Amino acid sequence: MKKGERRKFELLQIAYKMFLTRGYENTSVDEIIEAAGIAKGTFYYYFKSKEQLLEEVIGMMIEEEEQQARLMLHSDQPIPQKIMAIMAAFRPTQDEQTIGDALNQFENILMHEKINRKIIDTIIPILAEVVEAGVQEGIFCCDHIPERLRIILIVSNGLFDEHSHYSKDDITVFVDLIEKMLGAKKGTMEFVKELIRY
Amino acid sequence: MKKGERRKFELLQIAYKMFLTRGYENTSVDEIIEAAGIAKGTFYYYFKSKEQLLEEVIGMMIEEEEQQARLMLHSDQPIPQKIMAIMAAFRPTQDEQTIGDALNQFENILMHEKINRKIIDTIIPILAEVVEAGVQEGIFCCDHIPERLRIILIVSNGLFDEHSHYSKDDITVFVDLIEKMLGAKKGTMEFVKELIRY
DNA sequence: CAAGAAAATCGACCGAAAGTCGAAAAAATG
DNA sequence: CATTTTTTCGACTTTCGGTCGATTTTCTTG
Repeated sequence: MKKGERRKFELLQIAYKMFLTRGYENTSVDEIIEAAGIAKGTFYYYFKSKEQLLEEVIGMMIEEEEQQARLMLHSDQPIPQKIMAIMAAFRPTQDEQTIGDALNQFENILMHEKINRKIIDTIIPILAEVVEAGVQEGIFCCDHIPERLRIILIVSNGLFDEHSHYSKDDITVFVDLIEKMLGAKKGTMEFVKELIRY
Repeated sequence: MKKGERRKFELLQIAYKMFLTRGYENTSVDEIIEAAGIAKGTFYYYFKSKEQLLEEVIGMMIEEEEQQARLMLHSDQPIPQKIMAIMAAFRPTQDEQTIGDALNQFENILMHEKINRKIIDTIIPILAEVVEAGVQEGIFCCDHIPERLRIILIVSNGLFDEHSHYSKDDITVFVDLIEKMLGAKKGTMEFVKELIRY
């Protein structure tokens, strides 16, 4: 009862690393069990399929990031900066993708898409709180906050996903999008341009 | 020299239908060759891989849709309607997806993503012409037209993709997005709400 | 038209990968 | 200690994309 939990966690860790560096499609169950030093049957004792493993890996991943993001709710940054900080908390850190994603462009789409969707659903309620506060303060002016956030996040993922080269103009328009969608004064989000390297 | 062309076209047609109804991942090469009544080797004489077949199927598909879309450039509709008509030309028609996509939600992601990206790249220059004209006429007011269009299209795909349930509010905000991004007067795109069933 | 070249077709075979299963070992239980 | 439950094992199966050398069909041309 205790040992099983540990084993499963260990498998999640190993898979997490391998999925991130080599991609989901390019990592076979055989490789995972070899890395873990266990037999095929043991793996399928803990996960009913490779895809369920992916699901759980993503769940674990996002849970961590969500905690990071929620910490920022109570930081003392200005609201616009807070929003971007929360969004950044859900972006893979530098070292986590370097080698992997560059190569695994299209093979990793399933994983990417699953992550993106889950991130969006997780992050919206958090950001909504902040935007709500921004509306109170008069920085923003808008209704339908969750729907507006969803749009911003979809664009953020679609535009700045790896293996997608974006230009300075893309960033300019992205900033404009945020301001317009949230009803902020022009320039409110200007600082974002410094955040994104292109 | 002639026969080969016909065979290849026939394979493209068969694959097109099967990919659409059963999904790319759920259609095996064996099933395709069985439907076509040919041997494995013959298939690989025409396509170097299953993925290349997909690529060509998508290419064929979008080429047709592009022609449809370009026809509308010279129609006499008002500019806002023209924009939506062009966008609609690139959406799968009703009967093409019914059964298939409902089931193949996640398995078809690769195909979907490839289609979406190709559609966006194909459609932007066409729409840009129309928006440009709209700016001349004073209906719209914006710079960076291609970048703005890309954002609108990313949202359109991300929001209204199959297996994604959207609400009335989503549509409201989507309309607002288009108006704001293109610098149109409020209400210019109101008619879109009647176009999208939710 | 005959004969050789080129194009098209065939299908057995291969290797990789996900997933199954019954049996055995290890751990918990009482 | 006996028995029940949990965990582990690994050979085996199936599916699938892809290869390859042999064979047939079609085209070319002297």
